[in-house]
Amino acid sequence: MRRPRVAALPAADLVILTIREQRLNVLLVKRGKKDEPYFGWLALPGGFVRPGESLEDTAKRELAEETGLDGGKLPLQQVRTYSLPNRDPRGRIVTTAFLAIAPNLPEVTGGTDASRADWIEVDELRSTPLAFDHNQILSHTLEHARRLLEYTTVATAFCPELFTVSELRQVYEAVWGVSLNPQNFHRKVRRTEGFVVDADKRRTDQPGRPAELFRRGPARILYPPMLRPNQGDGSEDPAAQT
Amino acid sequence: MRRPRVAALPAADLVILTIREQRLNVLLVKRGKKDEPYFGWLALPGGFVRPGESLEDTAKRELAEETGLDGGKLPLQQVRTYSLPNRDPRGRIVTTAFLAIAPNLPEVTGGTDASRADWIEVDELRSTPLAFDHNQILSHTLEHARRLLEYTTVATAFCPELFTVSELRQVYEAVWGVSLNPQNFHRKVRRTEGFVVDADKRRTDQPGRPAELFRRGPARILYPPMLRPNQGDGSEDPAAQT
DNA sequence: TCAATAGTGTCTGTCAGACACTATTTT
DNA sequence: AAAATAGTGTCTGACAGACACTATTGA
Repeated sequence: MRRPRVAALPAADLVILTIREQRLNVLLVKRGKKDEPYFGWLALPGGFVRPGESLEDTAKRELAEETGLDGGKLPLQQVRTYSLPNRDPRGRIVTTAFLAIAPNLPEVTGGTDASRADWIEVDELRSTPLAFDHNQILSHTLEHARRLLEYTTVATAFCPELFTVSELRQVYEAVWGVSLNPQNFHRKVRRTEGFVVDADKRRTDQPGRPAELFRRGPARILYPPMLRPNQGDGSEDPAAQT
Repeated sequence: MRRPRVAALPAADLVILTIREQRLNVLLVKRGKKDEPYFGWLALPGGFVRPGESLEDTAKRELAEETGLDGGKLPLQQVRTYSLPNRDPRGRIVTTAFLAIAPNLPEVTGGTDASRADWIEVDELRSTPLAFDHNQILSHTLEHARRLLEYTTVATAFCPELFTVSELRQVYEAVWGVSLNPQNFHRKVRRTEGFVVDADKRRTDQPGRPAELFRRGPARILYPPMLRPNQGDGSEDPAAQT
């Protein structure tokens, strides 16, 4: 009985998100001449698995190469694997998408090998075609990130070490694309044990009453979760596999 | 500049869950002689990707081979990809886990090619070693399924076409491993629009007042979600990548 | 003093937990 | 009638939405 198999090159693609100017940004690279096909297109950073590496290793290495960030410290989450036979014209390449959440970095762009890396506002990309199936990967991963903000505390990973409740709220507003009531958000965050820890300092570089500064707390799961408004009528499943 | 790459065989493994006797069961196969390594061990059903197939195609094909179910009709969800270089002694095999949720099937076991397929109670497997990294795959996928029951209506996929609220509750109780208050569950289910649709029939094969029968409704997302009791202190992240 | 931002108090509506109660069947 | 299961009503507490109110800074 024949059992045909097929070999593939495993790869990891990264969706690295951050907040800049209160908007959600994603790190994209412009593909160079040596990157045929899709020369000149925008693409997610990523690369092939090397001998001895797991996909997670590859993702960490690419993250370090692109941003200088230590993948061991940032939340780096596997999201989904893309395997359509014709998704890459170079051949059979099966890629796994990883979500990385980064604070606003002082100087990120210009990684070691990508021809150019730049933060792009996610909202600007709704009608911009990306290389390969990266539009789909980005869209799935964004939905994954939105879901994560509901029941985990990863939103704090978008913030610097010390942050205000306002800044944390702006993370939620940017990722979810909604406005949240500042007072209710404040109450929710401070009443959820372990979400944030008072750093006993204040931010004084703004007009208005100085805001207290916090560090991320020990909790990783939010229970009860943050309620994301505006869920539609529930007849669509964002996790559908079609 | 050297860019070493590595080729791998992509594979799909299936975690097929059902409820039997009010307990959560998973379909496992016993590995035969031709299945070295791990001869005689229990393993998740699965197989290699064939030319022209995506991982989803492979999962659907394996599901049909193992259970005779049409993968296009059952919810079949990608969960996570496992890629440690030494996870399979035969070589570099990268496998993607899929979750399938099945109603209690009349005659499931004895697929076409697996030497033997059998439903096993998940609780019995806590101290049973499975082949490869399948214990880990099973544990991740179970947590994924538990999470799905919170915010989607997939629990109805465990039920036959017509089912009672009691049966639906027993799905939640079996998957979550908790007891739920029957009255409150009943109210929650019936008040959530589109979760279930009254079939205008009754179940009469039991002592006690006959229960109304329902079909699954059009909703796919539960908003607000079902609250899973007993979440612990929230300091652990079930989605952690370590 | 005013604008601006941070943070608190409080009312209300929704919903989950608890549980008493009613309803409808078999034995 | 008793046992068994299904389903409803209702009280209570937790919490989200809304928003008035206080607090603390710079201009």
